[in-house]
Amino acid sequence: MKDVAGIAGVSLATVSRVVNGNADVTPELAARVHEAVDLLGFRRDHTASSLRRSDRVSSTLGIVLEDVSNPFFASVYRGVEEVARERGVLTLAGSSDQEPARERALCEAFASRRVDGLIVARCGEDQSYLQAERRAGLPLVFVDRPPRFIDGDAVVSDNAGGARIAVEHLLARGHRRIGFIGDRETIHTAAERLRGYRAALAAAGIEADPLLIKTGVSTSERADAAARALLRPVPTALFTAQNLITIGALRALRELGLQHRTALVGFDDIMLGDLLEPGVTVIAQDPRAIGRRAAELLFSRLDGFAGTTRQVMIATALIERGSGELPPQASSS
Amino acid sequence: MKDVAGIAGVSLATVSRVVNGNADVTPELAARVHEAVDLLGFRRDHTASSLRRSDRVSSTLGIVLEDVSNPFFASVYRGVEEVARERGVLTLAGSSDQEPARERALCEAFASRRVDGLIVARCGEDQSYLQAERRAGLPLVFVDRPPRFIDGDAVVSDNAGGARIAVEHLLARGHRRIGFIGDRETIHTAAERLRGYRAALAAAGIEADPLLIKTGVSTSERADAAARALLRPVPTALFTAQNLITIGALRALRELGLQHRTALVGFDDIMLGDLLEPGVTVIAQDPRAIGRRAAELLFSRLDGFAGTTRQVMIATALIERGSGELPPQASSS
DNA sequence: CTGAAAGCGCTTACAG
DNA sequence: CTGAAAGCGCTTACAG
Repeated sequence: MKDVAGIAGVSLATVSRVVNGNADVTPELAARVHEAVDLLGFRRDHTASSLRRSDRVSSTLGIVLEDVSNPFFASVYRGVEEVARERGVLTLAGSSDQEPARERALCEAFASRRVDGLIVARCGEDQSYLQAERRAGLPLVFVDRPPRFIDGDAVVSDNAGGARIAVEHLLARGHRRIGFIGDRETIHTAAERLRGYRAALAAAGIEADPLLIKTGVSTSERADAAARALLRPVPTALFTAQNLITIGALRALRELGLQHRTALVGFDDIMLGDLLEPGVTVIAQDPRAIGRRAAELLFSRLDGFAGTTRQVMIATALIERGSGELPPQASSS
Repeated sequence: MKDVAGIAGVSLATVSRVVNGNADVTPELAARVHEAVDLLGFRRDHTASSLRRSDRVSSTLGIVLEDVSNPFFASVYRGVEEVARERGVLTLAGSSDQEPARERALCEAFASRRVDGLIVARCGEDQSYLQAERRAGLPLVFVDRPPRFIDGDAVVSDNAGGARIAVEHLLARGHRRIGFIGDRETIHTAAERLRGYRAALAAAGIEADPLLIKTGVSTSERADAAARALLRPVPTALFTAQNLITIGALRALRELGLQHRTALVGFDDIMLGDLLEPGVTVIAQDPRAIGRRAAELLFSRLDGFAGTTRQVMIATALIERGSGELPPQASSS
């Protein structure tokens, strides 16, 4: 910028003014500046600019997800990006890989880069490490799971409600032995879905059989193994509480030749779920909507909203495709 | 930081030294500083720091993808993140949505935030707008498609080779009428795959039938319609040149009841492709490897490598699952 | 309308 | 080992 001023023969202040298009500058001077800018290929340093600017906004958001390549989180990210884009805001994203230490490291790295706000899908059990930033006015929005030991807006799916609907759906078709496969109970969404499962059974007067409940499963490979193990006592139906788990279970059912015998309802929609035989019945979340709402909550804070913390719940939807409508069958083992 | 210095009763310089852990500071002073840091919840402003630092690195990478929620690009992103993470580097990402103007806007926004390097999956026909940054020393790595009108490292899949293998695979099973569905030919990968298709036919002495070639298809919905139209002259096999296109074609085949009659080989692997009936034969790319290699090329430049531009080609692999092994069937219409 | 000067939060020679 | 001072690239009152 100094060089631009030199070539254009004007002061630094004038260059700043025309580059930012604010104050009035004589057309003639402005033209000289533009020429110099083009000549040098000058691009204003956004970081230096926001350092000095009175509003101090970086026009950057930080997002911590479990894994940017998981279709669910990739869609959440997409939703955030869409609304951030409209405001000319860029997004820094990172994957925690379910490691609390990484979640924290990412949040701190984002904070030290002075992002305007943070959207986080937590995995750790304690987000109080964000207390100082929060007090300093950094807007915090949690997605997928509400925060712990800190206050913050949150956008979550109706996990318990959706799970309950899934299980009621199976109960309505006569199933009584319904298996559950989910992630670690320390993960909020996993715990909520298990809660919904138990609630549906309880409401139907059925005691949950511990042998039919398998938790701590987070990859599709482990879900495959878990499903095989679970299928020994031959439940007539399976409720799989997450996309990767559903995929693993589908694989297991197929390898055991049970896909047309054992009913299945999965939480999270999966790509191609409609083309399998039978089609995969799911409780679909709306990850893009989650991302969009989260970004909207964040921007409302940036726009000055100072009310108390809001918790938005995004509805889930049952999509019947066949696997969840299979009737209970007598055990074959 | 000024406040920290005040509370600790030391100079700004000393605070800077202990916060960065560089120079030697008396343990006693260091302790006082740490205390003050904890007390105030101080976190060094990374942007101000890198503004003044001699090396000027921001420890940030910019990545422009076609769509962060497309599984292919999400995996590329993941690969980049993995190697960036090892170096403590954060990633800014954005979706161009196949709009050249957005591609450019994202690159420029990243550049003005002084990222240490740029990884871009271009969609536009001209990246010369990056010339000034390149001259200024900004490392540029292109993924998925090589750059146009500018020099830069590139990491791409063997698109033509993979497509050729796909079509040869079908030819070997006796297919002579093989349909092609792909994206706009202005998209490099789409053009390359069409080239591989033509090359395989030519090598087999078969003239390409324009009626069997459908380009300009970019969503699975449009691919569904394209596949239906294409299936009128009843090709015995289909080569679908991209993941979303494969999905649309699978849907069309199924709705027409042709999934066991018309062979199909898709470019890009798709989730659950192994669980469909028949399983979906694909030419699989390795998007994570693309992302990793791209980041490695970028960091090698940051580490001082100054050689000429490198072009890395990532191999593709044919995965036989059934759909590509169906023999040609007589027309039923 | 334009420029000289102060300063954003930090780092880094330079003295001491 | 520690501090005073200059300065990174920019913006913004303040004069003129």
